[in-house]
Amino acid sequence: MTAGEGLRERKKRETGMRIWRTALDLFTERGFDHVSVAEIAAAADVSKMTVFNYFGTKEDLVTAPMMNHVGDVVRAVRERAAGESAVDAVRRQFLEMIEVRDPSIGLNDDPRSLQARQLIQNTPVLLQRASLAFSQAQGELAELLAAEGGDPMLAAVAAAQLTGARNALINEHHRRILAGESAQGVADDAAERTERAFAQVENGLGSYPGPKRAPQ
Amino acid sequence: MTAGEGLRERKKRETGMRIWRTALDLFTERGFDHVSVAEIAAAADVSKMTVFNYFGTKEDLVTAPMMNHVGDVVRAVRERAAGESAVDAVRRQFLEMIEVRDPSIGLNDDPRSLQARQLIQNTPVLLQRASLAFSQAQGELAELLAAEGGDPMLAAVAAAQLTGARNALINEHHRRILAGESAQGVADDAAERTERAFAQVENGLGSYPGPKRAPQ
DNA sequence: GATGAAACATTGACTCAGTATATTTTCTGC
DNA sequence: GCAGAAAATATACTGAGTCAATGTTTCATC
Repeated sequence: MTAGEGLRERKKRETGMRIWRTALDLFTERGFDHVSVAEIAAAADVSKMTVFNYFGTKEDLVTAPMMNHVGDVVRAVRERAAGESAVDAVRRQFLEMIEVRDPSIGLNDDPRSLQARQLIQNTPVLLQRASLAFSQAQGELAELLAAEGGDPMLAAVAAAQLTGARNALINEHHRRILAGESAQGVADDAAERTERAFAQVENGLGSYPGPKRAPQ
Repeated sequence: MTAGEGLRERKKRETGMRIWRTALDLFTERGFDHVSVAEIAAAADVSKMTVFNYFGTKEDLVTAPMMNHVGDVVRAVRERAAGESAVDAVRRQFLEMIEVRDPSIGLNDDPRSLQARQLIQNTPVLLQRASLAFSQAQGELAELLAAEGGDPMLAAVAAAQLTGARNALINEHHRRILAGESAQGVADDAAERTERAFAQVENGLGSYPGPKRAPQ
């Protein structure tokens, strides 16, 4: 092994980066559906096959970053302390991520991230892809909880409750940042929101939503 | 309008049925990915275009029946009595569906349904499609709850909790029936399972899953 | 440095899902 | 029967993703 990283690896990262940036710019300019992979390849100065080598599908060009974090929730639960509850583990990890403004929970507003989010919101097939990431995380968590010895069916319910709260929070971040708020502003009251969301999971829905306000 | 149904409508239903059955048989025989739409069309004695007229996509050939029920949960909540909680509404509807052995919650074991389920379990792209149906139902429910006046973010969490419990129950039905149990057997203790699942949503996860049993 | 082997990129041809258009068949109401 | 509507078809196309064969780089070893 050579020192550092190796020229090969560096070039590979650079090519991947170039393809990704090129694609995001073209998508933003003309919309996801109106850009073909062949065009992206040409603009990034590689062959079409190379694009598929780096990103398995056209959708991955936009959603790859978020797919790298599907394992985060399950990791929080797997690595929790002996006496910690599942809710505590997921909530604690999420609060820590807020502290460090983790981009994977939506707490950043750099232009490239905004591009990607806008794109996802405006493109049905990308929204589907995002919901796939959610259900994958949920499935992994359900498996882990079931493996810890509980009823697998209740484990699946628990996984839905936990990932549901987490995803709702992330979506709220995305929504507000796309509405124009600064990442700082969204992060400021994120902890408070987090407590409310997980409290609803920890203490139950009870008679939610209380007396109906708008029957229609 | 002629009496009854009209020859045109009947033929249309029959053609759709024939395409659907043909597709399911071919898929079961050789796997979803190894049957082309052109083959299905030929086997059903129609043109490829006709297949896409009846079923928008190849996936719909398998998942269309389940997509007709994405609105069920949101309907339960929308049409609930004035004082009823959301949990009560969803649980009550589900218990009623158990009573009548509703196929849409997995309580049937006729061969064609088994085929479809097996196919979905064995085909990643169809699993994705199923998870899409889930997230669609969840999104609609979140919207309704938010429209009733609560905090939209908490409404999204509540929707995840409710649909999570419901989906876990349906998956359990599917799992057991695919494992060879009779629909009757699965239905027999379905009500009890339903109570446990929704209790976990109504009363909260608390310190779930209690002391860790299998740390690894 | 030179060299051989693996890894990677490229090319071009291919399959198949899905769309568009124009045409023909098939049913319905009169 | 016949006019008009609705559905089915043939045909041709776009674009995603795959495959096989062939270059081209990179690196490890001599």
